[in-house]
Amino acid sequence: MVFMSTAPRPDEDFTDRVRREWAETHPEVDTSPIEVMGRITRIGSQALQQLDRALDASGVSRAEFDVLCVLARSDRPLRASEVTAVTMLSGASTTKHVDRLARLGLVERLPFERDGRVVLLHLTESGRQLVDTEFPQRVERDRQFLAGLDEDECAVLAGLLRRIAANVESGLRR
Amino acid sequence: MVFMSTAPRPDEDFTDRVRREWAETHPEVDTSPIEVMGRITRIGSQALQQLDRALDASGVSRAEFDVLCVLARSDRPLRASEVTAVTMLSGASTTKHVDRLARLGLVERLPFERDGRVVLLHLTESGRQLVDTEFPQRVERDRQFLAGLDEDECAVLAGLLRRIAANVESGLRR
DNA sequence: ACCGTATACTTCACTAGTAAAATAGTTCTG
DNA sequence: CAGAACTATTTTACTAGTGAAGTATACGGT
Repeated sequence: MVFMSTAPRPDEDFTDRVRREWAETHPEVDTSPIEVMGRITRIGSQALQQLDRALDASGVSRAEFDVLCVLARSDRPLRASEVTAVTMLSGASTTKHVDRLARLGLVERLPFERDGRVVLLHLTESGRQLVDTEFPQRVERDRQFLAGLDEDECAVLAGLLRRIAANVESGLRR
Repeated sequence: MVFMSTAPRPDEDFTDRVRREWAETHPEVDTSPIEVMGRITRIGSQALQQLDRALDASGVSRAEFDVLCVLARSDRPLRASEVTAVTMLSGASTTKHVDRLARLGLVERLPFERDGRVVLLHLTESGRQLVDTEFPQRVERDRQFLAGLDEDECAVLAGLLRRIAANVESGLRR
């Protein structure tokens, strides 16, 4: 049995509902930022969750796929720390992901002759093949999420998001 | 030593760089959806990470705080399953979070007399107080992320995001 | 009333990610 | 050129989240 919390409100989306509930119980708080930020975090989480499901046929996790993608779009082998800087995960995670990807034969660790502490990572041929087949599909799924938005609308959206991204990235320092 | 992967490109943001690298190595893939979806997932992850840090003084994790918020904006006690439906986490997680929140005296479990399987959850007075002080601060941080965008721009943005959210939510079914 | 099926929550065993310690290599300074 | 200070990666010990099994309760058909 599905328990209905309220009467059906057909045109209300998840974020509208959250804001309405806050308005009803906490009318003194101006929750307007949720209109944008709530939708961004909701869309982000759902999109990543769907990507997880799409990837599980490929045999690598989303985090591992991200590592492969970073390497695939680089024109040279990268240091482990360069991969870490891009993925938003810890260095310890990078080590684990590379362990597994190396066991699968998708990446290789190379020594860096100028500095013995450094590990250089590069894709093997089958790593490259995996990205070449999975990445275009990933972009296609992203394109589906934008269905119904024309090019101009996407450009406006990207421009506004770029400004928010700049605010958010600057908040990371310190 | 910080290793510079490329010459500095001052006006390029994270997403621009990703797209440029794909364009250089995989020119046959049209990566335009990344312009929007890449920024959404990046902003989402960073905003959540910053929220985590802001919350650690409060003694509850972000996931636990989400549970408190769901209860705080409801006008009645909720079933565990209703909380689960909103948080995007598993039922097992809800049990764990409620265990800890109950140990902290922030929520209480009540029996539901019409159905013995159900657990009703409601905030204690100190749970309510925690939300009343933390939630407005959370909204303020979200507002900072929107700094520099005027009301019209936010409205346009929210409208476009609403359409993407609808696409993404419909992809969840099945 | 009884039994099979369904449901709501919890427990268990496992995986992913992390911070901090450990390891190994480099650089700086006298 | 020793050794102190620093840096890059790995290991370790831990926490958060999960799917699946377990438990208790409800319901539907006979």
